[in-house]
Amino acid sequence: MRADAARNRTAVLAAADRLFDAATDPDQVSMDDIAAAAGVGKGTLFRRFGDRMGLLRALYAQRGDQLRAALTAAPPGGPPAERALHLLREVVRFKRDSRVLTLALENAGDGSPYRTGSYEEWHVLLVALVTEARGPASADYLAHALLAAVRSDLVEHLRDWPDARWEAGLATLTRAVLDGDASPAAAGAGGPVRH
Amino acid sequence: MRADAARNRTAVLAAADRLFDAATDPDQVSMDDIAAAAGVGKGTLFRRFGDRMGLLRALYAQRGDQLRAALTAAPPGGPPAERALHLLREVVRFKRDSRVLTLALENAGDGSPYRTGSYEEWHVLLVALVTEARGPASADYLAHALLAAVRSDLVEHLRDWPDARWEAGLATLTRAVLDGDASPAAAGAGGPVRH
DNA sequence: CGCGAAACGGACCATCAGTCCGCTACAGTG
DNA sequence: CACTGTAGCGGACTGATGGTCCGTTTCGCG
Repeated sequence: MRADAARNRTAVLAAADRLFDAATDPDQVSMDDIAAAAGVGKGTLFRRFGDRMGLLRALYAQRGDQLRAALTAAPPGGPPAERALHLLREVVRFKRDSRVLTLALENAGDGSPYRTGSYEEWHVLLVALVTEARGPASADYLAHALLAAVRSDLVEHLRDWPDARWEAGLATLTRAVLDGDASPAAAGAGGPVRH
Repeated sequence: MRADAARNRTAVLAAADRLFDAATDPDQVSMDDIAAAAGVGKGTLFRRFGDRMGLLRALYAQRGDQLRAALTAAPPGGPPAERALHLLREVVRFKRDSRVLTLALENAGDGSPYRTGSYEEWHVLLVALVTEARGPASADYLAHALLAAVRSDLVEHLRDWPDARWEAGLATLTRAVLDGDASPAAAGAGGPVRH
């Protein structure tokens, strides 16, 4: 890749990141805005990223690395329910941090949430955990359901909830689904969501 | 309401319904298309419904009546898990029948799914059932999670699943969440989804 | 029948994703 | 360093679409 191209790519991603963070709604940020903020022409932007979705995906890829790091850094271990809970917890945290970006990605109209980001990856992981915990029956659907419970617009809808409430909800749900544990507070290794 | 106004309103709703059913993607159907198909001017359409969302909501209100009928017709009864399962089952059936419309409604970009349709209503109902089954702790979140598990785009994503697979998934999830029942097939009163 | 108001319709506007093409400047070569 | 082919640039342009405006039509009441 030519030097100016690389420089522009970086500038665009930085500008977009900034604009999306500042916005309260994904489509407050137009492609023209991004081009202008990055100090490049619109053509540059589209040649590099193909279309709006492409740009969003590139942005996501960057930020997603942080998430992937957080997920693999603290090595899972422990019973499957705790590992699943850990995953969901990090996903929620990520989506709270990248509000507008994840909203944009999950609402793009086509079958976005499922073709985008690392949905497939997480789903596979959760299917394995569910299977380990309670057998293969409906594991596929249960994994989808768990991921649906951390959909970005639900996170957004409940944005006023304090960490503790999220933690309680996630823990209760995860343990119920994986362990069949109906007790509200199966005082696991969880504790309040770390922040 | 003046006679011509009423007539046009009906025509618009009918045309829109037809177009959305025929489409495979919500935004294949433009407001101009609807106006043209209904044989009215665009102004009429916007004066009556305010904006695109308003029209969608009106459409939904019509179809939603069928769903509400189905839900109140077969009086619940039985343990809370079975009642919740019944609700979710009907919601899925509804969303499969009204694919494009519900997709449009739940993806409108603002906090749609939650301000739209009868989400609030269903949520309240589910909170009550969850509370009855396992107490109030996190009942709020669990109800959201159950509704997230029947999100229209998930239904769309899994559109190839046969009824039986959906039924198994819903039953397993619902019973796990409400009863803390980890056994895959708690052979309840459920049976395959009726069609 | 006559009239005021409600309703109509389609031209019009603003916005935005995405395209096009003449111009620029990077980087390899002699 | 000068030369040159080409990757890359940028911003004017297009097409589509949601939404507005206002002159004209139609309803329905007295």
